[in-house]
Amino acid sequence: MNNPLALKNQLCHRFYTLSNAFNRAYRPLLSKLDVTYPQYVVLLSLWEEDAVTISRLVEHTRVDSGAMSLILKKLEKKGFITFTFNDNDRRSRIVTLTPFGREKKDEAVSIPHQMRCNLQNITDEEARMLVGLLDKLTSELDETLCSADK
Amino acid sequence: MNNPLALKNQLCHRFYTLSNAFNRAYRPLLSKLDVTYPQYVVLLSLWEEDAVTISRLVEHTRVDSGAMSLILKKLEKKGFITFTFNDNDRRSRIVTLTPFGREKKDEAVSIPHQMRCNLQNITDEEARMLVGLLDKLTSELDETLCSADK
DNA sequence: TGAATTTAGTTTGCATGCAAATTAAAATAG
DNA sequence: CTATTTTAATTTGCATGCAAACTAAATTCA
Repeated sequence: MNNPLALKNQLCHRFYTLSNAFNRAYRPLLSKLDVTYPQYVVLLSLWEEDAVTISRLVEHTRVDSGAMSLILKKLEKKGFITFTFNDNDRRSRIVTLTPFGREKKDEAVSIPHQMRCNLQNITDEEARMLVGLLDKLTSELDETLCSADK
Repeated sequence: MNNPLALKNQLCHRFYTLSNAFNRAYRPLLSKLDVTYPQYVVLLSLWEEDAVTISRLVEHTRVDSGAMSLILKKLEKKGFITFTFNDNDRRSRIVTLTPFGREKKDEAVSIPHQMRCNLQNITDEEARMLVGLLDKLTSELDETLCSADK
């Protein structure tokens, strides 16, 4: 760690690189579904919990709310979702999967396994450890960003 | 792991989230330098190795080459770098830090430490383990993406 | 050596990520 | 109950990330 500014010593640069690499690796797997990675994340969320408000989707997926507006429009245009008025709160709208959107879940089921196959040399133990460290890092950064708001 | 499609079981979603979180966390630290994170990465590379070709910068920083064109234009406009003709190969150009660009390194030196302070609860041991796992993951994904080219 | 191919960079079009401004509706304060 | 504030979403402007098309120069090949 002689040089703290060296690229190879930047944790953040690894995340930058890896996030982009994952995005590229998912692209061919998602092309059959005709969705981008963020659109896929929104679908994953809806397949878990359907008929939710947009803010709930933003919270669960952690997709930027501004981007979410555009992403939902595209998913609507592609026939995955529809919007419903929320009578309890007329500011918000409810997002619901269409039958088509629900069916597509079957096509998506194999995607996580395919991606895992790309990472043969990573053991399950390593993956578990990684997940633990990443979640710890996330909560640390969340605190930082949250306290910076004030 | 009942539901392989659940968001909480997606390794990639953690990278998506963390990469964005790092980006947000760096923003206030980089505002004094008046650069974005990718621009900062390019500067980090040049502070290590100056007077290089653009393709060398692309290789070292892993910034997309298309994006690199725009990023370098902005760094030039801000006075950090200049371009020089490469007599050995007139297709390429050499990127060189200006005196101003070199001086800015002094201002940047404290940034890694400031960022590390945001992650108090991560031990050095955990950080080392994380780096090891991330690098392993990167080489795995690189192989995947590389072989997919063929 | 002249043609085909490869390489270094740039440009273009599309999809975010993000901050900031904006709008409409709900919640609160007084 | 009315004014202020907060909340849910959308819109806008800027900066990438990325694939694909394109240009110019260097290389390879026949």
